[in-house]
Amino acid sequence: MKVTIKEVAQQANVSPSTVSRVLKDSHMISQATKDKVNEIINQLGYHPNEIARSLANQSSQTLGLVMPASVEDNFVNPFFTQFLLGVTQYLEVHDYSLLLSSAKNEEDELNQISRAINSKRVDGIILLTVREKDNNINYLLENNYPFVVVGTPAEKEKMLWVDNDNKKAMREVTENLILSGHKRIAFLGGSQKLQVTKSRLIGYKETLKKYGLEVDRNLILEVQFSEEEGYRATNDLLKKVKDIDAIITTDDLIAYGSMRAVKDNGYLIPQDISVTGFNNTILAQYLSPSLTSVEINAIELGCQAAKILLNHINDNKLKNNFHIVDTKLMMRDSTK
Amino acid sequence: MKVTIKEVAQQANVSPSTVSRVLKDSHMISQATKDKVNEIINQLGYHPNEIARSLANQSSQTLGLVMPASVEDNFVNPFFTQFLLGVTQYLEVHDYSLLLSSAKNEEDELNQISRAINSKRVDGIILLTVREKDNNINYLLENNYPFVVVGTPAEKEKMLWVDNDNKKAMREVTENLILSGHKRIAFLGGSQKLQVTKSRLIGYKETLKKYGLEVDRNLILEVQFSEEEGYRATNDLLKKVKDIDAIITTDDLIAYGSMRAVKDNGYLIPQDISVTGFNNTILAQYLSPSLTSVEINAIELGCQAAKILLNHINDNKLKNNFHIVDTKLMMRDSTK
DNA sequence: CTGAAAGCGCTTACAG
DNA sequence: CTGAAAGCGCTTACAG
Repeated sequence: MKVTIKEVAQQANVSPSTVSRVLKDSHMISQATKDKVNEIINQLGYHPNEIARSLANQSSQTLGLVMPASVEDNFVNPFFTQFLLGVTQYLEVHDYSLLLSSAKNEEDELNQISRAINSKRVDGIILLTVREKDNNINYLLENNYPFVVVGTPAEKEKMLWVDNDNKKAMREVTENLILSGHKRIAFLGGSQKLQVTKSRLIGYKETLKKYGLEVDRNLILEVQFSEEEGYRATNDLLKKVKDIDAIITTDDLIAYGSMRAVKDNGYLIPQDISVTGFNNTILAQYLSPSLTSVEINAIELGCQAAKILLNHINDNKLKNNFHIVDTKLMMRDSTK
Repeated sequence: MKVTIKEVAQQANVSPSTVSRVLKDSHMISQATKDKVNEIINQLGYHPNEIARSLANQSSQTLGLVMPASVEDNFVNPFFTQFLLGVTQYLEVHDYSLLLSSAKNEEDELNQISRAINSKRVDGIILLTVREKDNNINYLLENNYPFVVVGTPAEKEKMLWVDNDNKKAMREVTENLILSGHKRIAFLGGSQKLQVTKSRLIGYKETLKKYGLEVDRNLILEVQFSEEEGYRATNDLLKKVKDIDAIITTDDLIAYGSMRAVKDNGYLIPQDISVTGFNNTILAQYLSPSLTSVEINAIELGCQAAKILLNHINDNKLKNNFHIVDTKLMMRDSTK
């Protein structure tokens, strides 16, 4: 029934050591022996017990990933799934597995992480968020445990990370608007404490300057990630400032609220005011007008996160401790 | 650095066997010894190596789940994430883990499954789809390997499964429409070869009959799951049949296309024609009018799938081999 | 109530 | 090029 290395060894008239070496295609085994053993392996349908291997090798060949509590959010969702896809696809090729757990809340994440680590079930951790004062990161750093984060950490040198090219993404959006004639471009971003917002804001400002446009503080707003907030902020803005001809947002949901406010104020999209989103969610293509948005390559992010962590685990001489993934601007009808 | 059961044993002046027994809170150990050992365990920060445990116990305490190729579909996405959440939450409580992999295509799913099984990394498999002639199911059945499927299989008795109460969901939708005065209710469902469509259709027909309404074959259509198909089918329907006052669809995306067609044909929603969706995706709440839809409890499905499989693995005397999860009708503005 | 020993299924340093 | 032996870190039947 259950066939082990011993069985194979017996049938092939060699020792288990030899079978083990055949399995890893060791150069110290003759081709004849390899052939003989491999035949028996196929014949018996033998597959190594990876648990036993892990124990002997002191390596689980597995990475751990904790679903952040925020994953319940519908908009984090697609990103998350795509990211997982990227991770698992990369890992499979490199004969690694992914252990998944979920956190009930922010504090629980640390439990999950330490549980995975302490039980020796994983060789490294993939973190999906970077917080301002991040307990998870501190813990992993203190314990000198291999991990990679998604997002740009404050201390970029001290850890592995992957991120979107947020600056470039916003340069692209802004430049596009400018080149099609927009001059008074508002920016509705998230909290400016967040690295992601900072980067995007830089891209926006840089591009304005590049084209000799004024950076007007009145056009830059901090907004929560919701439709309602997008509406409210845009509504306020349009009442105060009269000559706006484009609104950049950092989320499709904000953009959606923003579009509603634009219409309610009697403007046409995109004739009077263009609006852009971010994340290229399902909403973007089905809104009317359809929403120009920035697509994040979540699969690639997942793939690169896995790659950089695996490289680190298996070499420890990391040439690159980070990787930046390009975004893609999806032009639709909400911009002229 | 790395503390093992041996270390703990030495420090506590007992044998490793005793520490092992303390760990599982065996009744054959004196309280005094337990206290002593537990103190050392805490002091040393000892955590059992789960890999070693797995090997000794011949059980990985892990379930496997393969992301189906279709998960890239934006609309499968949220379901998938929520489902994962349910699974991981249940497993955590029961000290199980989840091993995740992804399939490049339909055939690859079987590879992933057999890889997980053969390597002894998982004690059971969660399947997210049921196909008409399902290789994965056949393989698992043949090898007598524990697994659970999401969806209602053809041979309900031969395996573990969880599903939504599709019949009841459609009864609810249909009844609601009838009670608010609708008499000519169309049904746009997926392929009628699929069990899920069959169940929903039964719920629809039963309810019509219950209220003495005619089941008109002209009002029942098979549609692909896309906005375009929803539009096309509805458009055709409205040209042919003039007195329709409600359209039930089995997906929000179909519903969206349907709504567009209704409007294009000069009808008002919901005054002239009500429209309902299914899956309660993010679209439903942001369409205008907002879409009445059926919410699937994906978290609960995940939880129950994990539960039923774990019960089976640990008892083998399964009382219930399936579990049906209720859906929830979300009333919005697309129905009167 | 506790311990010594064997075993889970591998790997690998050592010896030949 | 190959094998015997020890070890990875646990568990548990057996003996006391």
